[in-house]
Amino acid sequence: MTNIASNIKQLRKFKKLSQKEVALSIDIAQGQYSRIESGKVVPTIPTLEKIAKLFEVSLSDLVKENTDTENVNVPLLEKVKLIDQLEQEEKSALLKIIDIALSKKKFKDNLSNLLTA
Amino acid sequence: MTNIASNIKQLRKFKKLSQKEVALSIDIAQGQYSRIESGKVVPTIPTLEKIAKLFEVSLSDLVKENTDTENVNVPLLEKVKLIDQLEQEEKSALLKIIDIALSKKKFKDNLSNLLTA
DNA sequence: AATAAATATATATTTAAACATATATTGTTA
DNA sequence: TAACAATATATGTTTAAATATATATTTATT
Repeated sequence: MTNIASNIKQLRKFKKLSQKEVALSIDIAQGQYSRIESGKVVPTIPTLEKIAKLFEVSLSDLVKENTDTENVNVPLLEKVKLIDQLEQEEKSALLKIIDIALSKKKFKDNLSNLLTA
Repeated sequence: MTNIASNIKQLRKFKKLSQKEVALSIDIAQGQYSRIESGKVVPTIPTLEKIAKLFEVSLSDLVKENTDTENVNVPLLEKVKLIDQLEQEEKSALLKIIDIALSKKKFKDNLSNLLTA
């Protein structure tokens, strides 16, 4: 599940705007915006794009889930981040190897799930 | 404008799946999937979420502007979490390979620094 | 070239967000 | 507490994606 609703609510509060103001400037009804923000409806992508533009963020920011940085191996994260700066060829080779290792793990996990089920 | 269409097309190709296979497993009609992938229609978020799940990426990855394929495979943070859960042997092998690539990069960087200094 | 597989297009129906408008509820402050 | 602003809810209509199904067209494969 995504938290589009809470994302845009946070942003709106941060920008100190009322629902009416937001609704007006993206040209939807206040009532409709209320339903979006309270998760009663899932907005369409065009609507989300208008909101993103108004709030000066990317669409992908709006649909992001609050990735918890807690509980993550930070040194490892830093290392993996560095991969991003490698030459394209090396980068994709590395990522491929990583993916192979991970999918092998996934396969194992699935298998043991099946066996214990 | 987002490039949802090209993002999912790239991912599908990368995973070597046909439209029919994708459509079937996310429970939409092949024809509809075709229209999404060719940008004829803008998919709803629930539909995009199903696609994201199948391709093992986040929704936000699908609506991103750039997306160089392999990289998107699993969001970085997830990747790190998963690597951390690998068997010790696989994990350290992976880390060794990463280190080799990174130290090669570091060497190159240092060299070019020396040359331009 | 012929057959099959993959992709694109077509049409009628269904579904849910968006729209328009109004009103009810909650929150704030004079 | 009265008055006002902000948010939530309600209802009928409109719009476009999704569905179901069928068929056409493009792209491989034998």
